[in-house]
Amino acid sequence: MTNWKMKSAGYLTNHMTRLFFQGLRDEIAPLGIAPAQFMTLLEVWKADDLTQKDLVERLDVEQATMANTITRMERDGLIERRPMPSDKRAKAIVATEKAKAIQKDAIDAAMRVNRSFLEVLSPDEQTQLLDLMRRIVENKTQSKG
Amino acid sequence: MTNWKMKSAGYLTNHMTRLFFQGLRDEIAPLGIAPAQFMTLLEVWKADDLTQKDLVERLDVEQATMANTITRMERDGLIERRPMPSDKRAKAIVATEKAKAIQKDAIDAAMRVNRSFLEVLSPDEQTQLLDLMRRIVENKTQSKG
DNA sequence: TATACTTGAATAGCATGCTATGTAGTGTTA
DNA sequence: TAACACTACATAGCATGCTATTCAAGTATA
Repeated sequence: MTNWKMKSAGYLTNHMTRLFFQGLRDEIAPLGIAPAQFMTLLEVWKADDLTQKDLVERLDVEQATMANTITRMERDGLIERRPMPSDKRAKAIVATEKAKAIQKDAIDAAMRVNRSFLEVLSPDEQTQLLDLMRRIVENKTQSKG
Repeated sequence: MTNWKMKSAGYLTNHMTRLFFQGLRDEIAPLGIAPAQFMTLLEVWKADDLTQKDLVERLDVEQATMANTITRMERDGLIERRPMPSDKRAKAIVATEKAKAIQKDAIDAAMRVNRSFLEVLSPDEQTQLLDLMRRIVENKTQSKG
């Protein structure tokens, strides 16, 4: 691999993400879910009373992106949209039994993929990488608003 | 921001990529190009006799992905597909004058975005981050084939 | 209270990415 | 050389992401 690609944080993080998502996709496809659905489920599994707005904040994606992801998940029987008595505009996103049933397998799969990505680095380096990425994300997220 | 997100290489690299692409998109939109088109142009600017297959190898995306990106770039007048006398299946991807005209501005914009991402880290940390990401990408790329 | 502003979601339209297939043009080999 | 295999692209179909717009429901204010 050449020159600029290896000196560009943008290229590298993009490439890493694509490789990671391919790995994750392969691992969780048998469970009937896709990567973004898994990320969303990680929040939905934790709390059954989140609105779309809550999920948007927690995963830092645009509202329209989340709306579409949720629509696909509802279509696939992973979540339900329940009316919120307190605010008729909002809907509670609730995990179905089907979604709950795959929780352990899905999380195990994701941890496998994560480990297989980091295994080329020493434990100290793994910590270092996560720390550096975290600082960039936090810096950029707050400057974004 | 909470728990698992900050411990997951997958989540962090994905989040970083989205933030990076948003920044890049904002910077180069005025030039009339999108992020993936810019990445492709970086190769096309360097050599005028690349085929789609060459680009697929250099950017490590799927052939179908590149085919679509090239189609949009042709539509937007950034590149041309010229028949290859040596192999009638292949086509040479050639930068148009329009694409050449924006080269400097586009590269400057990308460097600005890269710098603004890394600026929260010390010079040593920047080098460290690129090195760690590079090792993961190389490890995964070769294990992929 | 009626009007105006704000807010939670949905939708339209587009760029990127992937997998799976189809289709020529090239090569190889019986 | 005819049949088979391989290769370079194109296409179809779908998941994710983004921006922009619209709509209905809540909030605030004249």
